[in-house]
Amino acid sequence: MRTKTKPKDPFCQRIRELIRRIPKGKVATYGHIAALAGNIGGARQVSWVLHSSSRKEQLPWQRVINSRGTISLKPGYGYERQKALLEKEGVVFDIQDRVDLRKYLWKPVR
DNA sequence: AACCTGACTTCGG
DNA sequence: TCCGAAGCCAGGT
Repeated sequence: MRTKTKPKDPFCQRIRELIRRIPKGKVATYGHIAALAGNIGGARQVSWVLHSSSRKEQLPWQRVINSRGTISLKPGYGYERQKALLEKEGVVFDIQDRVDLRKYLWKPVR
């Protein structure tokens, strides 16, 4: 793996843009991003783009979490790293390691 | 071309 | 509300 998803793909570009627009202290879900990028149901695809672009493009991938409001990464594989980054931005995790999406979910204007 | 895998989502029990 | 199974999309092998 680790191969880069086609950087030419409109989806990739759109997704990367959306993620860049996520303000500090806010988060978005994969499904949300996918839908905004015009690819409803392509939540999994969003993860691929992040995997391939986050490192090169230095995207705020930490602001993208799953619909449950939790981090999907496994402990030892980025989980702690992402949590730390978010907490540093002001995002609060409850006792169950969940984020209050009602409060932190990014609602793009337009 | 076929099958596998993944930082997901949703539905049913 | 939690858990398991099915459904989804695209890239990798």
